[in-house]
Amino acid sequence: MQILSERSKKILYAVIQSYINYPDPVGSRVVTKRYSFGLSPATVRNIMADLEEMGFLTQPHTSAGRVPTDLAYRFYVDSLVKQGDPNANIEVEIFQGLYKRLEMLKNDIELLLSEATRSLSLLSHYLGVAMSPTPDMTTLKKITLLKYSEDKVAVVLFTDEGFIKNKIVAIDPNISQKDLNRIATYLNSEFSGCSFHEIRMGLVQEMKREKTECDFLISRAMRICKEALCFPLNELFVSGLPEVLDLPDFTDLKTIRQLSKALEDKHNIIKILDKMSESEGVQVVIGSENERDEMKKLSLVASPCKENDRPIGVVGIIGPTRMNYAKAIYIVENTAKFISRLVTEK
Amino acid sequence: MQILSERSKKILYAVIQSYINYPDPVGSRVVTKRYSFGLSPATVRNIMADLEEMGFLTQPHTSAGRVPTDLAYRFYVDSLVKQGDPNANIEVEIFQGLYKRLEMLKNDIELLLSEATRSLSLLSHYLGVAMSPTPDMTTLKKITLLKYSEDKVAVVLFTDEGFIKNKIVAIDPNISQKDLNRIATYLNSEFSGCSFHEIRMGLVQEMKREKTECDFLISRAMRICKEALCFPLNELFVSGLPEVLDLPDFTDLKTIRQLSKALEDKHNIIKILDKMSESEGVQVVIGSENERDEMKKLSLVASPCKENDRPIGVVGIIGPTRMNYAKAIYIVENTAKFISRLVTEK
DNA sequence: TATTAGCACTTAGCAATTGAGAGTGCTAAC
DNA sequence: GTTAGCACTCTCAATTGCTAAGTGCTAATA
Repeated sequence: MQILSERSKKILYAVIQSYINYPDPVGSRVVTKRYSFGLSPATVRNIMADLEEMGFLTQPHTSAGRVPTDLAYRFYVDSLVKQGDPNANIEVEIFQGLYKRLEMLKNDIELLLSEATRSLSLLSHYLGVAMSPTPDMTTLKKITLLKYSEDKVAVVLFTDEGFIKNKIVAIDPNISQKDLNRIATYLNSEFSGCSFHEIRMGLVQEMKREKTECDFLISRAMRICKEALCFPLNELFVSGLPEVLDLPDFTDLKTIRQLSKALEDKHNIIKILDKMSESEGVQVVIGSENERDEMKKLSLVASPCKENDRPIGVVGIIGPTRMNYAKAIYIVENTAKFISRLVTEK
Repeated sequence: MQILSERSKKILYAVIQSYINYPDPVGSRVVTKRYSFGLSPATVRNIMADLEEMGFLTQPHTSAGRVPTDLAYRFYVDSLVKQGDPNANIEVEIFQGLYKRLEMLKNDIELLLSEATRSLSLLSHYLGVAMSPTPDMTTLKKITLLKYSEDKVAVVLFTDEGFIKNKIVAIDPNISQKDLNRIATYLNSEFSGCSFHEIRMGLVQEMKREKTECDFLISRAMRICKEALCFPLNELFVSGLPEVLDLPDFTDLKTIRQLSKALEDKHNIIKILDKMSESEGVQVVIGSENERDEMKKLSLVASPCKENDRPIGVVGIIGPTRMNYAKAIYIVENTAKFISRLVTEK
């Protein structure tokens, strides 16, 4: 499969390029016309037949041109990532205009990420997505407890990354604000600087110990802390649905329905982005590489953002498999870098 | 216009009912068949022609049946609200099943509202929406300041309604956490118990005074407070896009695009819901009564939720103008009441 | 031996035609 | 005031024929 002659490769790329720019199946004639190899349509035809046999192309019907498969896109993207993108000649002014807006929000990462999705979708004409980091990856800076009513307490978790998560937890009415302050002090001394993952682990241990030693206050502290952490508090932002519905890829009602189902299932998208954020740099998931059926006609380009080495979120683009990958990668890469730079510079 | 004979009214309602249940233009034959008045199609035809002249009905084309106008829906809805809904025979079990889920979230209003949108969309098969109250309507319980870095401070605002809003604000690096604590104490003594609106007003006054008296700390306090309040921190939740795309009203690509534009403009929806939340009970906005073009084919049914007399959010349904208003009103009313009850019972 | 020209074949997409079905408005009779 | 009857209008779906695009195969060519 990897034994593609240089010529076959060039023709494959030509087909992909053409299809990305113009959503019609690509015929042998078009290839010879638009990209001047010194070859006749007949020869190209033979090569394309070979490429089809190898699984890189398919034809929608007998007498249509051919269309790249997800395998072809993967091949193409991998080569792109290796050699960098040659034709990333996107207007720099547009970038700068949009980024200027983001710059004003640099203090508030959550807002920054949510606004970044707009820039991403405007730049790419696909869906812009962004996500705050998995709580398990973030580290606790401080915890604050405020008695809300008889039996409710607000737990506010400040992370070192700049995220603020809060949750309201039910408590024993006997606990006073003073008790809560002491509990908070205890929790801070115990857990600040720890990742949420570590805290979760620590809780399990403490709770075992607690059974024997049995300090009333500590027991309360643990219970509150556990409840506050029990939910995955990941935040996901998406925008650009109108943009994407203007694409010729989403004119079919069935496809649109699928798209809407994919977007409604935020949990799934979070899961995918989480996985992608574990690696360095821009990641690409193409169509059928996705597990869920609703995503099998969608591609995802995403990159983590970092403050120094600490993950502070993921930004990305969701679009049809017939995506301008070079452009998408370029946009995502730049946006991720820009955000990283924004939050890193003191 | 209000001088509709009892018979005309009945026929108008019959047309509306039929069209709501079955998305085809209603002809005179159908009316006589499905709803047994003692009348022949010809007579009904005459009456329907009159109703069309009065602006209650239109025909999509010469030889189709007739379709209610927004005016007709308004007429119908007004009569519904007056007399209560007669045929609200929705399975109570479904309600209870969904509501049981919500009950677990009663401590966290924000989460409660966001989950309520799922119930609303599952019950109605339209879009479920929910919104936290306008900050201006909420009252400050407490303000907390935490120094985040050299030049950033996290401002956490706890409202009496149970909402926690936070914002990160840039500050002079010279200000220490100790200073911040004093500032927070000052702000709490000054503003806790006040509505955000009052605080905003108070700030203006204080800042005038400050110019002459010039206490350094107070001046800082005011600036931080102002910046924290400068954004409208309204939260909007929407779900059910896949549900609504299964309706025959949204099979047309143009309509779907319009819908997606309407949803992308959250600001506008917030504005509409804000206005609706000012009145008591369930409100209905029908199609062309909306200002924005993207909303002119959508109807909105919404109701505020209250804890005793204090507004804690709005829940509602967005759907096509051809909406089952009786059912929608019933669902929204019950959900609003349920949530109100949940958060009110201590 | 690799490439190419030529040709028969397949298929989607478009436009025009047709007939059925549904619903209307109007008129005259009840 | 109500109704039956009828001519008229319009949509919708099916059918047909045609064109354009593209293919695979074979035989000729460099």
